Amino acid sequence: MSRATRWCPTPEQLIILQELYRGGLRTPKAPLIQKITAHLSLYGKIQGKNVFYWFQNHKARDRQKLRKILSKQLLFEQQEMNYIQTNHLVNPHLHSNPHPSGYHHQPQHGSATFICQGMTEDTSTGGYYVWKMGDDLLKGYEAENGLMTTSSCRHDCVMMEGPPSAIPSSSSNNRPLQTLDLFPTRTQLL
Amino acid sequence: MSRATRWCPTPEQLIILQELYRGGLRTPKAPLIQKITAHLSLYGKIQGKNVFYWFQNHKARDRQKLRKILSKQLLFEQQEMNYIQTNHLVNPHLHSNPHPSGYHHQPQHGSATFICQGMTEDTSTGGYYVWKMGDDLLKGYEAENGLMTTSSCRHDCVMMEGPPSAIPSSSSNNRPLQTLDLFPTRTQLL
DNA sequence: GCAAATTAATGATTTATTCAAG
DNA sequence: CTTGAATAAATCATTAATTTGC
Repeated sequence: MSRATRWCPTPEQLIILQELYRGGLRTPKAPLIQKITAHLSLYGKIQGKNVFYWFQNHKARDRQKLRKILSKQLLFEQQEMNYIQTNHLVNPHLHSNPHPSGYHHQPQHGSATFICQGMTEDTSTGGYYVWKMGDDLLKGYEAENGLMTTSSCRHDCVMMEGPPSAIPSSSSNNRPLQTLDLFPTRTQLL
Repeated sequence: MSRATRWCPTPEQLIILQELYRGGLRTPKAPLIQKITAHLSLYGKIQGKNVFYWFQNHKARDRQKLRKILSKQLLFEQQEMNYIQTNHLVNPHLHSNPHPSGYHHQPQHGSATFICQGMTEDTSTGGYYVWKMGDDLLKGYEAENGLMTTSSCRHDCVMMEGPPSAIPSSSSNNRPLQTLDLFPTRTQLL
């Protein structure tokens, strides 16, 4: 795949780009790119796409660098996350990822009812509703497709309050456990 | 004696939450929240509701942020550009230290078609763009005033603009050198 | 010293995610 | 649920640094 010789920034161009980057510019849009390009062309041959790619790459590699630093710092946490992933979050039957290049998705099926400080979420519909303590049932509304049945009121999973390490077993929950596919193990910054 | 102090995530907790979010988690269900909470409690006091609310807020603010950026970015960049043109792109120091080897100057002229993350840039024809998808080469023509109808193509991002008219390029570089004091230090929240 | 060989940086492309409009 | 638009992540490919054997 022979590409034409790639752009090699002159020191002047590089310094200007770095200044702009340091100044906070990260993702210039086309009009700005064109203007920058026009100015940089005073110092050497350059195209808009060079500017575009430069910012993309510089930003990405900045993140990458910081990510590497942080993941060293947070190695323990990373291992902990692996533990979570391996032993708690990942449904065994999802362990083989059929997608070739690491594609992962989050299955949204299954349902659970979550009560949190009066807020209840019914995940079978994707909606949620507010549940007032003391009242049987107050108000319901939904985010998606209007299938909420507020009458059912199955608050079978209650948490909160007290030391979080004391995890009430949700095995009594008759719904399938919500799981995630493989978590990416990278650290996210910003 | 008053309200309990609100949860303040430790850095470790925050990183892990961000990682999970980055990994695709948006609206964890009760069992998952329990497990996350249990593990995060290794790093500091935390309750399930904190996790629940964190995801709710983070998701909402992500959307909000994106909306704001999209609606303001154009204006923002125009301001940046004024600053760039005024203070930064002409740098006497750089001229006093020319690059030794033979970079040659190729000024840009005419209207420009810029395609980012797709393929190519055509700055000469002024009415034509081309991008590649897979092995096919697709072509199109720009609309009247420099806006084109991107007809298809899954992920290509096509942008363009009219002639880069308002560039006071001025090969006379007599401006005083400025640093980036006035440049906005944060232009993007991404 | 000096190239060939090897490795590190980085420009250029492709693929995957995300949000939200239709 | 599908799709467009934008962008981030991953990857490919080439140039620059550097190492290495002479």
